[in-house]
Amino acid sequence: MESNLQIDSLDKKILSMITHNARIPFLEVARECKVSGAAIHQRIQRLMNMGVIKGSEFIINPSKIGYHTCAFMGIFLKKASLFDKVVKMLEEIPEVVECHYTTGEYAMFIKIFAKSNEHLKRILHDKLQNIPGISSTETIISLDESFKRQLPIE
Amino acid sequence: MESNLQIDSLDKKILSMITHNARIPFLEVARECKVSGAAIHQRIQRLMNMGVIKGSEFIINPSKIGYHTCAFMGIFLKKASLFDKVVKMLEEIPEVVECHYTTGEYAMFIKIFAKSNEHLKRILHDKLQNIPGISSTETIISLDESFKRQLPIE
DNA sequence: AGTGAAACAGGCGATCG
DNA sequence: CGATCGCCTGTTTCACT
Repeated sequence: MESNLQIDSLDKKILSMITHNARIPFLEVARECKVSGAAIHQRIQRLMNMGVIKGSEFIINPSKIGYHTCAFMGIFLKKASLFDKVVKMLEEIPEVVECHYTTGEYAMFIKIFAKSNEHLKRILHDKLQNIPGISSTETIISLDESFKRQLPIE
Repeated sequence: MESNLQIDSLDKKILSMITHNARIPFLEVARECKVSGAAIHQRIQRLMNMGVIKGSEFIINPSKIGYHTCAFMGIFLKKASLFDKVVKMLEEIPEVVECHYTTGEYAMFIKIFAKSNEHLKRILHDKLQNIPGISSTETIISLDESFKRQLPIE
């Protein structure tokens, strides 16, 4: 979708340092890259303006805040044109953390967290299956997230 | 897996502020929560020690760094006991960003980024299908990530 | 656990090459 | 674009509660 021609090797080095620790002092990045802190500051500002950096976040362990069930769900739609409306409805369900428009087995694909399997069942019955436009769903329960990481920079 | 009894409402307020902006000054969080900066500092330290906070990261837009294809893949194994070895092999493939042990259609489920559909095909043929233990795979290509977000805190 | 002060360090804008 | 400078703000520790 977008070019990456404006990203040079200094940008990549900065990105690879800050993607794994958002609280790292920019001066530390600067020392490692052998430039001034102000240069890092400007570069990161530029990367944000370009949309390369979308933001920053602390990573929470879902099970430690009570979410013990993780699942993926494939969704079949009655009509493909209902996609936008279904996305809006899914956005209203806070447990749905990721939503994709897909080809392959399903029309849509989502990732969802729930407090328990029982809770997941309730979300499925009470919320998902009441969304007009969804004809059926298939659930894949994750018994264990073996790893989760960021895309490496170059 | 874990209880969340040790997390009180101040912790939740802190978490909800820092999950959406990892660079927010702790003093700003402190003012909002009407406690001292040192208290926030201690709380966050404690949440890290408890494993509630797993780290922090800048969020990169994959397409802006040249990764234009996103896919999910269901994996069938020859034997369930090969799971651990397959995870190790998948970890060697940097484009694989998420790996789950699942029930349902598949034995395993992964999320993967590639530079293009052609690149995805190469990863699939040259790397994934050469992993001993994998009997077959099914690919779900994401044409669009409609949204991606964090689990809300309470 | 939380506070406030103090010492230290980093963020970030202005200005100059 | 990057460097230097400088002020302002935030971070972190510590003694006290």
